[in-house]
Amino acid sequence: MAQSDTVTRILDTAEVLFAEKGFAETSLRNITTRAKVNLAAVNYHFGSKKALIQAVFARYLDPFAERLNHALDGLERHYGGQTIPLEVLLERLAESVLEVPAERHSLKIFMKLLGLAYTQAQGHLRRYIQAHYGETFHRFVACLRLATPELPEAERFWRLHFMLGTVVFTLSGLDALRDIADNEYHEHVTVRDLIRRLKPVVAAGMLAPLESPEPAAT
Amino acid sequence: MAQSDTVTRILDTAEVLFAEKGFAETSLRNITTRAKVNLAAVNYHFGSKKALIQAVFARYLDPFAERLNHALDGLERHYGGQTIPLEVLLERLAESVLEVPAERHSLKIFMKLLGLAYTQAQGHLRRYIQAHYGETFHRFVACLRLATPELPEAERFWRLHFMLGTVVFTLSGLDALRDIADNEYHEHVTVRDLIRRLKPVVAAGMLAPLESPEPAAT
Amino acid sequence: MAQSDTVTRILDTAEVLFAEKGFAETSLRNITTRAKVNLAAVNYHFGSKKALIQAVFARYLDPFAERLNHALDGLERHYGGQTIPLEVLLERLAESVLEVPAERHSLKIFMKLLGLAYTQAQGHLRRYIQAHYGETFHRFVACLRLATPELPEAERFWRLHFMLGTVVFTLSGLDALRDIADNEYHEHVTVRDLIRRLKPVVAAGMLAPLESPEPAAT
Amino acid sequence: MAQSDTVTRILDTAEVLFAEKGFAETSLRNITTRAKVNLAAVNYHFGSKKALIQAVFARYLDPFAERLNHALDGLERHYGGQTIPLEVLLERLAESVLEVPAERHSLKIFMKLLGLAYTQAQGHLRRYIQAHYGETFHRFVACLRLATPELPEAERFWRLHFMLGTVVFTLSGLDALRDIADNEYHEHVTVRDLIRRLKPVVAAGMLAPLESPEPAAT
DNA sequence: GATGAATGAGCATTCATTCAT
DNA sequence: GATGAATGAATGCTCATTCAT
Repeated sequence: MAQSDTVTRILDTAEVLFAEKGFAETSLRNITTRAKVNLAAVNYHFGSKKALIQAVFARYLDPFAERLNHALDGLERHYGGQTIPLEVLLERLAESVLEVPAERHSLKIFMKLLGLAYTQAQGHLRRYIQAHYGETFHRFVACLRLATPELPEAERFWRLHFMLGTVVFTLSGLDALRDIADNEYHEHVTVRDLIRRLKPVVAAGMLAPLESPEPAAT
Repeated sequence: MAQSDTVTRILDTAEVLFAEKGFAETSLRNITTRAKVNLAAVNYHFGSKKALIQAVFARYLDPFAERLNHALDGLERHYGGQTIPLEVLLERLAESVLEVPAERHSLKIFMKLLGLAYTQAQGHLRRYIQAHYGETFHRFVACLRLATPELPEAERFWRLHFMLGTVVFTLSGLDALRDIADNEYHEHVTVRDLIRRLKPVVAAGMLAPLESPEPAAT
Repeated sequence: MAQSDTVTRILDTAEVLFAEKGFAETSLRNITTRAKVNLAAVNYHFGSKKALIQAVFARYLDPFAERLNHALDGLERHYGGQTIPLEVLLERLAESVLEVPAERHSLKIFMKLLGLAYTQAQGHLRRYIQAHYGETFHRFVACLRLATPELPEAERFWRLHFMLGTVVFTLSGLDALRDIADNEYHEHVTVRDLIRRLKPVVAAGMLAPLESPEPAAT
Repeated sequence: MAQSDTVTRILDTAEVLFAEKGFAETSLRNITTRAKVNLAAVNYHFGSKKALIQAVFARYLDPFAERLNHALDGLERHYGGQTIPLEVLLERLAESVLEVPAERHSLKIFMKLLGLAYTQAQGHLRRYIQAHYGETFHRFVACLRLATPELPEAERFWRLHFMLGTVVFTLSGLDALRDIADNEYHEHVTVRDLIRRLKPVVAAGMLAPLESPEPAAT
């Protein structure tokens, strides 16, 4: 329990600081000082800063991938090989995202980390994520393909990433936006509110009519 | 001319390196070595690294804001106070974005910088952008308000940022995605292709039906 | 037996790594990792890194000193107080050196360690060796004195160390030299070959005419 | 002069500490503290610890190689293509060694550094020395070949390194030996004394009779 | 107007050692 | 008898910045 405590304290502190400032701007000294842990403890328990970053992600992505897989199992059982409707698929994805931090961690941090994974991943992290969670991702894409049969293959690819952008970008930059919304509209939103707001937008984006081939003129 | 050359070389090099690696990961030594310029030149000409970052942004955002203002001038003249249709508004926005780098710089870099502004902005940059380009942004939002009268104020705010996320996220992470698209669909897309693809998705997202107030259940 | 096994594994690994990389460049982590032994085991069994270094030397030097003493016993019995010829003395010395690793360890490592003792000994090791093997060394020097009566006392001292240099330096740097010899002369030498080659050179060096007192001019 | 001063102070301090303790045991902090110079100055002026080590060697070996080349030029002119006698060759070599530190630095340190080059060279230094001084070395070996025509090629190679061992080993470990000699024989030797003593031993070693092919038995 | 030299603070990492269990 | 966890000190190195010239 003593060992686990140090490891946990490092991970808890690291995820907060990474989410706040990014990887490069967060030094191991930052982490260990705030975690009240010896500086060398990170290297002792994780081996390197890179490995610590991966461990921080794993603590979120492992349960998330497991939940998503489990959800897809349930859906496939329920729909018996038949196409799962897009709304249901997105609904279950959102649920899986929401469930993970519900247990122990912060959804906001989870989202910030996802944002970092896209914008600051220095290769090692991209490879790690691809290697560990690529299979689950592809399984989800396969379901999505059935749910959007009218989309050309390439178009679906792009729209999926458009929508990923929508979600990750919004949720990872949440704090600043929430402040503005608080001030200007006196409306305090929670992450769950936002996810509810995101759903119709994401669905509409996925199912938008195909663009006309010629670029529009003035 | 010699001084101006040094300043230009620094800016040209800095924007490339910032776009490639982010702010923290790009050292002044990186920049000055590659620009074949004295290490002290950045501090001499710009004062600090922060000021250099702002200068890099200004070189893109100044002409962009000017063009967007000019485009809105033209639209307002043309529509004589009447509502500018959403598609036209988005079309002109896209045109303004595309025109800026057409002159001299790279669109890809412009997009990466925009992405960085959102994900790595350390306060000083956020403040700088808000102070210098906030007015133009609010002018655009005002037009958008007219074009989407059915949206509640807060919902418009959120959807605007959803769509900003879609665009910035996609275009700033373009390289990696393009590689995958190249490999999997043998389809080489240009930034202009992507913008064509983005248009209907963004429009559909903005105009998606409002979500039902109660959260969906399993 | 389990403990003894750990001790032996540490010593076996340490001597190889010390010989390869020197003392400072070989960390206890290096040793314990390669020996598949707990990191704390060195400090547990030996007390400190210094004590480990001494133990590594003792495992070679104890049997060597014993053999040399035994050889000198035999020679003194045989020559009955009469002078032992230089060649015989050197021959027996070489034999004693060769016999030690014949039992269990590597001659190459023995030589490398001797080289390290001279070039990297940090005081503690020099003192250890002097304290434990000084007597044997002086006994050998006494025999040498009888065998080279024509040499002034100081000259003998220096020539002995000249010759020690010849042997230790050559044998401890053997690998690099052997590689060159392999490449340039297609002649693969063994340590025993080298010792055969060294003998006449060492004898000639010891018995070289005294230098003329004035330095040679151009 | 101010810059040159820092560089010189670093080199002066580094060579002393390297000679005293070796490369690994001498930290950049050791050097910069004693040189009263900023810690970062080493990396600023030399780039890395490895480059500093090479610079320390270059400051001795550059003038040495130049002098040796010059000496060989003179000998070749004087002997007009005829064989240079071994004694003359060794004499000139010794002179070249002695002249270098006579100017500015310490012969003792030069010798210690040579010893380190053999026993602690970590690859980068070996390569550096080979690349920069290999030609001069081979020129000397060519002269030596003419001076010892009766030696088989391989035997000359080995004897050259035997004698190198004799000299480098003795002179680089000089301090400890000199202390003993002082105590036991009340004879205080200088490096020049030792070189005079070394000459006949080295010559005798090079010209020793070839060993009998069969190994001697007990 | 521009630069080479220098600097203090900070970086990730590795070290031998200790200690509770 | 042995070990996993932990630690304080030190390592080489990079950083943005300053300053005399």
